[in-house]
Amino acid sequence: MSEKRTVTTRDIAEQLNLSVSTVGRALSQDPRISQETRARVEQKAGELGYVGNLAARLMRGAPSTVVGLMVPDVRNSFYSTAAHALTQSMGEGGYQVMLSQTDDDRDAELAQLRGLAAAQVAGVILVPSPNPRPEAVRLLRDLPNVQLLRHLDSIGHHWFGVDDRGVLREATQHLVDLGHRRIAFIGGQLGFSTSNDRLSGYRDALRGEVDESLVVHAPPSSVEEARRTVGKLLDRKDPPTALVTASVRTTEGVLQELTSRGVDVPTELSVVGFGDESGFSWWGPGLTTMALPVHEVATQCSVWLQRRIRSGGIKGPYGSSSHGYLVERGSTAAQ
Amino acid sequence: MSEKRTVTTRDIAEQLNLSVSTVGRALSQDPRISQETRARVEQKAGELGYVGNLAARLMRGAPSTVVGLMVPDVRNSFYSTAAHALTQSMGEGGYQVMLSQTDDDRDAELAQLRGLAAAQVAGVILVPSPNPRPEAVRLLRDLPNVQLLRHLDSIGHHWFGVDDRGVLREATQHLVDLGHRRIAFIGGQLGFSTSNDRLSGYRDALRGEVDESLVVHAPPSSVEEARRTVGKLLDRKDPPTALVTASVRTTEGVLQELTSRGVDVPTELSVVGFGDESGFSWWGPGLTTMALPVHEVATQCSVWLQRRIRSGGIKGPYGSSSHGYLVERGSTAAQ
DNA sequence: CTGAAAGCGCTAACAC
DNA sequence: GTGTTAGCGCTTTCAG
Repeated sequence: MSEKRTVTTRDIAEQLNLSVSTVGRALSQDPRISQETRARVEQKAGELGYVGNLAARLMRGAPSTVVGLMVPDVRNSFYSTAAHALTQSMGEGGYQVMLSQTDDDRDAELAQLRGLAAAQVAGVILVPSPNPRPEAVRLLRDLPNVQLLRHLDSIGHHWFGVDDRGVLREATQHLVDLGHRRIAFIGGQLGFSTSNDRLSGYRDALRGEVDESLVVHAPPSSVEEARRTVGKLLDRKDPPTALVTASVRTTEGVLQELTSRGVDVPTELSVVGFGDESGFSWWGPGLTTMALPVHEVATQCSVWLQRRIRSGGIKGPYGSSSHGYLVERGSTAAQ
Repeated sequence: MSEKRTVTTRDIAEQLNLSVSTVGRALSQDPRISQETRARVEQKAGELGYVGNLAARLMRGAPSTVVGLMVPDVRNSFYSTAAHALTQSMGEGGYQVMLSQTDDDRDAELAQLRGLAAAQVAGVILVPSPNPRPEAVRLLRDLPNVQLLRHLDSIGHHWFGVDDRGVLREATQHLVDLGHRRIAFIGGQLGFSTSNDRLSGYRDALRGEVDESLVVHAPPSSVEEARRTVGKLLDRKDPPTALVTASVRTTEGVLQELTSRGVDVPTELSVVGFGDESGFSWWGPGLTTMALPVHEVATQCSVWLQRRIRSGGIKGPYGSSSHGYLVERGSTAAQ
């Protein structure tokens, strides 16, 4: 860690008695430079450990090679999967990914966004918080961006996500097909575009025959709260015979509570989860759940943004919603 | 997404009939600027959506505000936890985190590192691949860096991780205390500093009474391979009565295999896992496992690097190893 | 084929 | 209190 001054084209030029411009051209494979000179320059560059200076290139108007990724919390498997796919795909396109976490807090979101804008990122992929600051929205207007999973019209109409409504329709339908009628819906925090869509899917499957007292929402990202919520539901004198969850965190909370109460699944209660964490298959009789193609969605998103950045064009609105699919394991049974 | 040219100090200056330097000073709270001018400048800046240009500042010699984080794969809960803590902690210190994934491939590692160096990052936190390219090591010599979890002397002596040896000693000791003697060790890929330490901890607890045929290693990150490996172990005519795992992925593979074989845990076999993924508590009777303070380690690491960057000093070697602790659930029983 | 010079946006000397 | 100037490292005219 000798912390030397970084080596510049000028260092190379001086040592070789050349001009900086020649060195620069040699390094950028300019055809006008003789083979020999180029070789000498490359040799010297390797020797000195020349790595270039992106900041300087940026200032010269070169396109930025970094894109921002804003997610609520990378520990959530949803977002870590997305981060993985994006970093991968972006890396293949020569981009670097700047990771920001918002915790779904609009002020944190704004602060991060300022940072990304100041860093001159080429674009931003974001999972928007429920209610972004107006300034955040303004900043996004000047940055190529795509929304991931969640979607806010105020930000734009470029979005890649899953068909949340269809996912919950399918989950609920599965229970209906098994003969269940008293099916509880445990959603995540209200206010996200996704929450509403998921609830709609649930209603779709039930065709209006919804007992509103069975529809509950757990507060944001709190496993504890999800546990309390499901507890209350089960303590009713007319408890539901089945249950669908509408977020990963909520699902985790529900599983914990059911385990600690020793509820007999699926005999006593059928359960369909949301998302497919590695642990879900181990839980009790194996959790029947809706698997979501997060990896694919993220990759599509990345590819689209790269094209968008390169073409520079303001192509019309574009969104893509991918479908989830039911993974049947042991947590559901006929009523 | 109007994609306008970004607004500069000069734009502000022109609109206000000031010089760029006045604007610059006003924006940086220079005391020499009159209240009134400052107010006008700030007003205009807000109006135009001025965000500054980090690249330009960087070129002027300002310290970089981005640090690189290099991990094998963010989907692994180990690394997503670390990424979370680091982004958080770095953010508080005003740093941004550039995320790179190496997949434990030395060439990917080198490529990413070149990118980070070119981006003039202020420092790098990395989980080194088993055998980095010499050029990668050279690049790291000129960058303030810390190693996370794994440790390679060739890179340096700044390291934050867990006491791997102690962790496996404790895991194994727990089984010994329960009366087990035929305890199998299923490690991850060899070649990592961590793998060796973990194996040493296992040997420690067994005080030399090790049946080498019970020591096996599963290839890198392959859940499938781990499954096959544990399968062979159980098919012996003198199978082990207990088993410790020495990596998160390996643990996942083992759990899957035990489930699909219907092995009766802990009656037939006692198991102690490695790491504490959310799903581990749901598995079968609940997995007894070694929990690791990854969040704390990562935070310490981040704080240390920030201090190191700011002080600029080449303080002597520094490492810190945090302790894991046993979480007793249902997967272990007396022999 | 190679060199000299200008300029990207910002800040820090150095004026006035 | 404010303006002028120079220069960070790089690319890109414009000259040889």
